[in-house]
Amino acid sequence: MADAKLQTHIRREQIAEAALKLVASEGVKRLSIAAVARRVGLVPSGIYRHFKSKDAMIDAVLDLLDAKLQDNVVAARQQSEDTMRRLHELFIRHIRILREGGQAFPRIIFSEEAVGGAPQRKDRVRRIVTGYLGEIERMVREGQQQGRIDRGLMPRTAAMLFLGMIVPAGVLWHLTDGGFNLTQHAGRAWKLFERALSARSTARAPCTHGRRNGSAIPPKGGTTSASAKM
Amino acid sequence: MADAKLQTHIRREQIAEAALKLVASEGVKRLSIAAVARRVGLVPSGIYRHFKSKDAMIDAVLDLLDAKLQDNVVAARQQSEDTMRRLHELFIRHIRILREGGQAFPRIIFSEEAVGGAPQRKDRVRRIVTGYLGEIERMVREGQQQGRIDRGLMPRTAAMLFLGMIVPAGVLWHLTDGGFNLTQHAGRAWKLFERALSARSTARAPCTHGRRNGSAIPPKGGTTSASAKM
DNA sequence: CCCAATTGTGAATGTATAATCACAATAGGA
DNA sequence: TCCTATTGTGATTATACATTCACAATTGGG
Repeated sequence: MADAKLQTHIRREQIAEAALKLVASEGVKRLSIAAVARRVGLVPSGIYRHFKSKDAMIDAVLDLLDAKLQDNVVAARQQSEDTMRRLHELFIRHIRILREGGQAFPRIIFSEEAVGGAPQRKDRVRRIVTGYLGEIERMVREGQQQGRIDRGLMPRTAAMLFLGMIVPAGVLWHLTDGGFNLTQHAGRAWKLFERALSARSTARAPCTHGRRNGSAIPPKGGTTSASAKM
Repeated sequence: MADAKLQTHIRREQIAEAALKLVASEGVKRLSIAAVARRVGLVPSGIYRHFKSKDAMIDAVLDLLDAKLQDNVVAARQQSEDTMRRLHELFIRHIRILREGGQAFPRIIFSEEAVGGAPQRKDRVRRIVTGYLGEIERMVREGQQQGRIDRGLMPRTAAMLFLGMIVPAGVLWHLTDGGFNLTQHAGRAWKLFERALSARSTARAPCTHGRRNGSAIPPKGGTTSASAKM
């Protein structure tokens, strides 16, 4: 069945890639040792020459995802010196991952295979996500120093909204089998994002006038609700 | 084992609720007939008195989720006449669902149990999501008519960003086992959302000047990237 | 060329779980 | 009260899957 006898570091890579693609196209439920083995041209038991268990294989898939995200961050930083361009580049690249890699990331994030089971697994996923968020935050902070981004907002909040442009779009794109125009939406969402982050030239929205309690949604002055007692 | 012999419409409700809670707390992978049966005090085969199959049971869970979302929409509409208040109320309520109901919704959305398997299942999920989005869009449109929300933006884009405030926050909240301050974040995210949607008092960002190709991210005038060839 | 480590194979085991079925208990109307 | 449809149970079947293991093939260094 196997084309040849390959070194284990090659097989490990092949297997992790195959598993990632399998998740992207079929979902976590179909991520079986047998299915992965078939994709790399091995017999199921052959997988165990290269991974101790299915769990260990999933760890390798997480490594792969992590690497892809970090590659994008590096590439985006090289793209430009300007913060907003960097963020935009990262955004475009993330959308591209979505198109090509399907829903692999969210599927794994929400799967019990990833966050259930082994106790340190969930923490691993958490570190990947917060690491990526941290990179976005850093870009935002740089933009604030450059005066391009409103200094009053929390970088974390902006970073979350960055993901917020991507994740629901990915969901809809997936649910509609590509019928949702991801590219068109991305352009429009980006404009909103830009506006949300933009440094105010005129003093307008009162965003930071000393609220330190940080536990409840503060009642707004004019436009919003007053029933934020959650 | 059963406390009593109950009518099937009662049991169906019990079972769907139990299944939803199970997904929320344990994830889709642990959503087994046996686990649900235990929770309602039945023996596994007893489930089949009330549902034709596990698939039919999941359909009922989707009904439940759909109903919860729609209830929130109705409640938010009753809360106020003002669009932004309504949206804020819906936002708060959605966050609350997240806190209480765990990650049931995203877990189901991304699971193969839901979107894989039966061909019409994915379509059902799609209708639930687009239906909810449609309600948000309608609110946005009302806000545009009231002059509270920028008329230049697409209601769909705004609605997607609305979900964008929620979904990634839910992910992080889940990954950190509640360590992420959902409430605090919600307050901050809302401010960004408000700003992104706000009607421009001064003519500023050129949002709608006749682009009809709708396929690529249009290169921005000043602040953003030029490499949007995706 | 030979040998030992590495890599691949096929069969087998154990477990989890969806689904079926014959039978028992119960409810509620006649 | 009796009878029939409804609801619950326990045993059973079938299937999918992860994992193990003895054995075969291959590789690469000596």
